[in-house]
Amino acid sequence: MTDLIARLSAPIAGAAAALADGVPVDVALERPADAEHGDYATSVALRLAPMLRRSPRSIAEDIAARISDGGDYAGVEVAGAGFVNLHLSPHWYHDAVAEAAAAGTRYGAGAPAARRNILVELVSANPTGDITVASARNGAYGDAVARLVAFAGHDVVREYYFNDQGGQIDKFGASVRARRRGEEPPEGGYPGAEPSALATQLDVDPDASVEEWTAAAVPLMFARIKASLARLRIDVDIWFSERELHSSGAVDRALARARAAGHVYDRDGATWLATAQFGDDKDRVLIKADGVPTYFAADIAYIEHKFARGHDRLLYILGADHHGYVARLQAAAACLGHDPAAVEVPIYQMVTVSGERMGKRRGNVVTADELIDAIGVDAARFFLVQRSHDQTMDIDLDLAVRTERENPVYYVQYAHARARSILRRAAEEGTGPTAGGWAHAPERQERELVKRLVEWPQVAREAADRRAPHRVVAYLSQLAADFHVFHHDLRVLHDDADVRAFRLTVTGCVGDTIGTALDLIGVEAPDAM
RNA sequence: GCCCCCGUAGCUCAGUGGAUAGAGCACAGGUCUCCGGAACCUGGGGCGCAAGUUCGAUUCUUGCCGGGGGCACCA
Repeated sequence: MTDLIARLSAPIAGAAAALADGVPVDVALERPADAEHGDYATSVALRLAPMLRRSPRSIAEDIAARISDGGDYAGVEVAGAGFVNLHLSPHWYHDAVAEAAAAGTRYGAGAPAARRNILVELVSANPTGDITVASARNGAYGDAVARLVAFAGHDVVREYYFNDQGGQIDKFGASVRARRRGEEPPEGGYPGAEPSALATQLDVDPDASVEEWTAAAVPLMFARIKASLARLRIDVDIWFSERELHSSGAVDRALARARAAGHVYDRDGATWLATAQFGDDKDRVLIKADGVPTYFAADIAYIEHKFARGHDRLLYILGADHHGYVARLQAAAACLGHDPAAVEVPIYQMVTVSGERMGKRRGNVVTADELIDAIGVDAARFFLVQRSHDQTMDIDLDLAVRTERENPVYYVQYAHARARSILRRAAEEGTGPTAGGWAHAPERQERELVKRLVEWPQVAREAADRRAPHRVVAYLSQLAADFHVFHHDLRVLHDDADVRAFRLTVTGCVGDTIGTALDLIGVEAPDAM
């Protein structure tokens, strides 16, 4: 695929390099806020000035004079402190549209030189309750990141790690049994709605042991969790049990490996991993003095297991309350002889409910299902990733329901439906998008829209690289807005066949790109609303 | 005390070195003979404070102020 931006910057880079005695110069093109400043502009002359010890203005003029016109430029001018402003010819716009049209729904997809095998661990909530909106944020964010890196050309697996044995799980089983007996959950148990719901569905003797109740309750709880994730359109590839790490001997093997590397020692009756030398705050206990392995022991076994499966990049999607784990996970990887940078932990900030921290004890837990019931899956997924993961998020269900129609997801979906509608109508009249060969000189609204389309490959790439799906959301809003203006001001189904063909092709590209981008955040792109 | 995130318009937020800082909501007022009005247009208003780096800082560095989250031989 030709990069239409690179095609514009290459001649400038060539001219700049010639002035700089052959030193390669990185030319970044930006879209000026002011239309008077051209279609694209570059400040390369300003950045070159200190090195060349000349005024930016004269450098810009030299660059402008040396650019060989390949037919893309309708005008090159020097302005301001030394900006080089480019005005583009219809030729460039035609090629840009032809490029996007040829790629279709694969427009913006990547083919990286270094293809990675990425494991995205997401949600990983233990089966002691329904998926909350906090876990929904984890899942929506993690799944969007997974889709983005896959679109960028990498291999990706989504994995859910859980612990289905131990004290917490037993308390859950005991809570279910208590509900069945018409009693209150035990101290430290689970007072929420889930144990009651499960109690009525299970055919287990009320006098049976807690172990029996737990064994029966956990699969049912998982069924609820899987159903919620399915509603959220999150496809988990692998469900990984912590218990398996212990029973398979993986914990012992990982410990032995770290010990062989000289990073394990005994102190105060416990077994420690020397993580502090690799950036952790302090060393961590693997085997407690009572002989029981810690959760962290399973963690290092799990890291080893993931690498052993061939993944070269491990993503842990964790909430801000787990940020303290980052250093120890990376240090653990180092202790096992792996590159700590291969362990990557994108942290999303906390989710509050009507301004308050969510908690079972507070009794203000909002589940993913409640959110979906209130506003629908599309609005929910859009909402959960529209803000940066570095931003805290508040959920107010009443407000969400009241303002449901204002969710920007509909603005974007409407643009998609509108584009499809126009294409349907054109098809009925026997016309449609074409591959190229247009003569039409695009109007301002068309140029803005095409330039927006040209941004998409870079937006998709950066969103994937930075694990930042909210950039896709921001882009979608802009693309939809540009398309609505284009549609409002200009007639797509124009009488002139050439104009019509060009605009229909652009409309097709917009529809495909909106569809692709929405899919990356797990939102459907309807043909009609 | 140490670590992470945030502070941009009345509200919720985009914007990781460029020219006059954007969007949605809210508020005020406009646009329909026409491809989908869930649309479009106009208006008011903003980078927490202070130094530093730079030709240029909302963006990078440091300090301070304010808010949130962490600092287990818990899971």
